[in-house]
Amino acid sequence: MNIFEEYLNKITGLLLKNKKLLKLDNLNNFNGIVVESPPVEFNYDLSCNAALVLGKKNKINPRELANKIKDLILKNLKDFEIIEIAGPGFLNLRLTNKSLVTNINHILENRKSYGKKDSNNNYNIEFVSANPTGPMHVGHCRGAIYGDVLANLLKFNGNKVTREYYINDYGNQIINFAKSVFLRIREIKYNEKFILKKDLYPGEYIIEIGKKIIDSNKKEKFDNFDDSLELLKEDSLRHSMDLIKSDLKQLGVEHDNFFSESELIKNKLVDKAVKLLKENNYVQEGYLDPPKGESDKTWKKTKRLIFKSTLFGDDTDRAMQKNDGSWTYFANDVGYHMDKINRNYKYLINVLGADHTGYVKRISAAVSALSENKVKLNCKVCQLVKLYKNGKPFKMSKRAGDFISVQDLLKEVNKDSIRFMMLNRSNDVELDFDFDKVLEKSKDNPVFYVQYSFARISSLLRTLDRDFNDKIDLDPEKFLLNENEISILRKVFEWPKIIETASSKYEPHKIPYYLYELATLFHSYWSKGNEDQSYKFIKDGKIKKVETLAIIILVAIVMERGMSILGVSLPDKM
RNA sequence: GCGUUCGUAGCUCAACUGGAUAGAGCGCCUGACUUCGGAUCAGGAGGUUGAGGGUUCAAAUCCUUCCGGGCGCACCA
Repeated sequence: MNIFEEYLNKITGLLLKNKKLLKLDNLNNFNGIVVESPPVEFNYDLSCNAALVLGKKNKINPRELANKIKDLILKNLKDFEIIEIAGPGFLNLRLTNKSLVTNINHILENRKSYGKKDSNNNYNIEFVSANPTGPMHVGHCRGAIYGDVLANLLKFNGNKVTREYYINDYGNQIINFAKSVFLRIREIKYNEKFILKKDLYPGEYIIEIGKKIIDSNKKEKFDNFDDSLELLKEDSLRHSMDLIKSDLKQLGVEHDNFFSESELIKNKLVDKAVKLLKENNYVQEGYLDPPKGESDKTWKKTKRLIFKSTLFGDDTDRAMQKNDGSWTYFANDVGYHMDKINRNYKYLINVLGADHTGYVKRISAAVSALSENKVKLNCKVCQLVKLYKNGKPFKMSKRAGDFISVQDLLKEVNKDSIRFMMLNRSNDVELDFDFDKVLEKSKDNPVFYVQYSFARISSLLRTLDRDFNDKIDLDPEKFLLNENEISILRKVFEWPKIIETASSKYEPHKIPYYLYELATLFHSYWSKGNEDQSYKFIKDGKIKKVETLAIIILVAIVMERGMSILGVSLPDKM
């Protein structure tokens, strides 16, 4: 239930029925007409811009039209008690007690699904996809949580969602990774000093992986890298994916499907994709221009297969083959995306880090080409996370190869705080992550502030010896809300709209912002009793007004839904 | 140079995707604890939305030209 949609439909229905009376000759559609919440200072439940939009289309003075619409609504719809015409021709509407009660009851009876925007599509969200050459670092963390919450959101609305991880377990980096492990094994087994060279991985975790491989391969001598390569690749990969999965799990993220790049090669998916593109003339042999900017002396003009991505809005065509004729990383990714398309997803979403911005156009182009524009790939780029401690940029030791890992982060900050803070910003803006702030138990720390409001509600219910699910009977005849309750209720009514935009625009950050605002309204109301006894909720151990209880339960309902979508806990005691 | 993204209060960011007097938090100033958990609340100061031009009933939002910051610009992954 979304009251804005509900009343928009009622109003537009009424307008359509009375189009002659209103002299609306030009009424093909209601595009641009919305019902939304007016600015709080107006003190109305809803506002509608119908007169502005239709006035323009039909060349009628909007305020005049607004007046007519107002009369029409008051006469025909029983939901509103007062309508005001404001500004250039906005209709501000106030709901009757009866319709308020109806709406409240509806939420109370459908608490698990309140805010749900019914939808039944099939989504694939690819996120994290960190290179399997080591544990996750903070950079991956934001995308991991963003993707996870997006998945939660879409699932909440009834969609099927596959959380997918693309394992880049193919190519030179894996050889280098295996080589690093090999050298560490030599170091452990034969005391050969590990010398860090270009392309090798320095991290401590390589030693750990080395030890594990030694343990599980007691007979293996590791004399020669090439002889051990297959074993090393396989085992190292498995161990580092275990590290990544464990990091993800601790962040509360779990993927449904891990798709391996080397499997893709084995199954000739790239060849199939290229064949398809060739048939449609999107791939052909040709030459690429030399790289722009700094001149590269090693560059050679070579004939190779090229994807004509400029046909789909890319800036330049893209190479599918390297000099030696093997596939480029991009070509593999094209094969991968063909597979996604063949798995019949209607929507593909890739969550990428800021360093992949330049990659968006070509892969989107590939999906358009492969699906003949039937499937759309939506790439969401998460900007950088900057860490702060004591107000200063925070970095670990500068020693080569050191980075701030998810483990480092989890050592200091709990999962709830990390998740909430990582989401408390639009994905296309850089995010400052402040260690001190996140550890605070105060209003400065939004997670805490929201959780605390719920704890207060729980405490209240304990005092009243009531359960969240106990039935509440509201009498429309005696129904009366004070100003705090009205503003809370109006906020609660906005919840479905938050879900709607957050999920349709892939903007989960709306949720923490909203929850914070809701918490503010609640704390404000709660504290009012300190200044004025008449605002206390309870007298002699009993709730004074059943309406108050209803409003508070509504807050709890929305908090529970919101935080469960965010994957953040909501303790009833703190 | 090209692409992309951002530029909003002293700082960090919102703004229902074109709506009404641009809102929060921090910081600053003033006030409220014999508490249904003050881990909180109330009030105040603070803005030419980077600059100019355009589109319209209406622009932070769309178009355009500049200015400034981030990211990217292999046959790497």
